[in-house]
Amino acid sequence: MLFHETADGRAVALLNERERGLLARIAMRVHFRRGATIYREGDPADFVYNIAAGVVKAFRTLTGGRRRIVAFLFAGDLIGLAEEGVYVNQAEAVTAVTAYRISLPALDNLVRTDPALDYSLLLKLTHELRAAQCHALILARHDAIGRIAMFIAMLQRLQQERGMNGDDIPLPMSRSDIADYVGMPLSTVSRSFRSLIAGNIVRFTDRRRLRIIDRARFEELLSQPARGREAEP
Amino acid sequence: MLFHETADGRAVALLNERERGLLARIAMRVHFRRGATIYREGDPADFVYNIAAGVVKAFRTLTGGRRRIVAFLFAGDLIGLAEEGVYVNQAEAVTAVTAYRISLPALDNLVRTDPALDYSLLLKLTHELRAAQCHALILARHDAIGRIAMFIAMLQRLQQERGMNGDDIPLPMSRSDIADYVGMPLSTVSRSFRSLIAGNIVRFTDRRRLRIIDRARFEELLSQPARGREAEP
DNA sequence: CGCGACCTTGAGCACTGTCAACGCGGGTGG
DNA sequence: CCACCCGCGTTGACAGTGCTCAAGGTCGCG
Repeated sequence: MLFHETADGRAVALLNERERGLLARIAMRVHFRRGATIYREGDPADFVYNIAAGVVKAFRTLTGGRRRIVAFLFAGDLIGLAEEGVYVNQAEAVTAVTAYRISLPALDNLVRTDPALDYSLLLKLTHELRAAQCHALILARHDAIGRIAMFIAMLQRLQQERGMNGDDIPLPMSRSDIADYVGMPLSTVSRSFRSLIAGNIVRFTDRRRLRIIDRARFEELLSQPARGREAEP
Repeated sequence: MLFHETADGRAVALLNERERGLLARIAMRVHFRRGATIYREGDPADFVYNIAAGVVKAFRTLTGGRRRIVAFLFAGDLIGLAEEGVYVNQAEAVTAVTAYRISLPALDNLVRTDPALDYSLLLKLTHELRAAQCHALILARHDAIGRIAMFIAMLQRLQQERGMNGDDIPLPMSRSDIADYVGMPLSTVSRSFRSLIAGNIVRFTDRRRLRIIDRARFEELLSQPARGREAEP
């Protein structure tokens, strides 16, 4: 069963009583309000955070003030894991967030002695890795609507991995955040959404909540390699 | 020291004698010629491969026959790790490759009982994760030369992480592979290289071996957010 | 020597990035 | 409770880069 992701992927949930107890002893419940910074690029990476509720964005600010969002993280995810002693990017709460803050040296000790704990970290990392590769696939698209469609599909997948099934897909992050994630200007994101709506492919039930109307054409957008023709030699 | 990458990042090299012995018992030396397929998307993920020499590409073929290369892997890297019971992409030898094939169930057993082994896998995964995020940063660039510059910089970084220092940067993969990695058509990759050469920024010493001439302007390309202006408010 | 894969080069057009102005909504203070 | 204000989001116009298509070149290999 190693290297498999379980149905609901919460790391701590995988642990038994004893291990959860150990973790709880070194973990501390912390709270961040919307927009709060959890850690900054360059800070010493002293803590790992296990998100209990809310959404976090991890991003890098590059020369020129432009931001690239590297990942969105949700309940059950760990942030601060793959750092090299110093945080390589900044983490900020997209919504209100509650999390468990875990001292890295303490976790280190635990992990050295406890294979099961280590194992659950492995699962988490493979999960993050797949997410990053998915992100890369999104960015590789050349058409704006295609990127947005893949982004929506990704959110939906995350949604149902979490069990929170339902036709409505929540978009907790701002359009501007979406723009920084899919690598397009805000205006293009806006236009793409409008285009999807105009084509009766999706509909907004709320400003931050959308539903896919025409599943068939939506899937078509996902699989189209680029601004496509489907002709033959 | 947990969550740190050591100077040379070879997983097996991190293990002690006993552990290396254990691994050797379940590993089998295998060889692939240039262009050979190591595994296919959809195959049951029975093995992990530890690359001893050569270069491998991991890619996904999407509808329309287009290919997206997800990662290039080099000596010391592990492939087949982050799969979900079934390989999620295809692996193919870019050069001649020798590798150690490790049965996944056997590795599973070892890992469950041996924290140190598990730990080295953690290191490997964080390494892969950072590589994926770097890939995403490349793809997020909108200018062709910028992507190529970042790609070259990445290869150089890998080069010196491996100790193989020297001004010459080898490009083991075909232009077409580069194109599939950086998400541009082959023609644009070609033009970008030409542009770098015309600007006296890089020079090819060999068809597959290049050198950075003008380091200053090269760095400039790396940091330019996009087709840039550097103006003020 | 000739074929095929890999690479280069050319021309035109469309998509999307840049710039910029406007609308909307929610929060705050009077 | 209302009015203001500011951030977020939408929309428009325009210009440019890189994508599509397509043909020519070069290298290596049989």
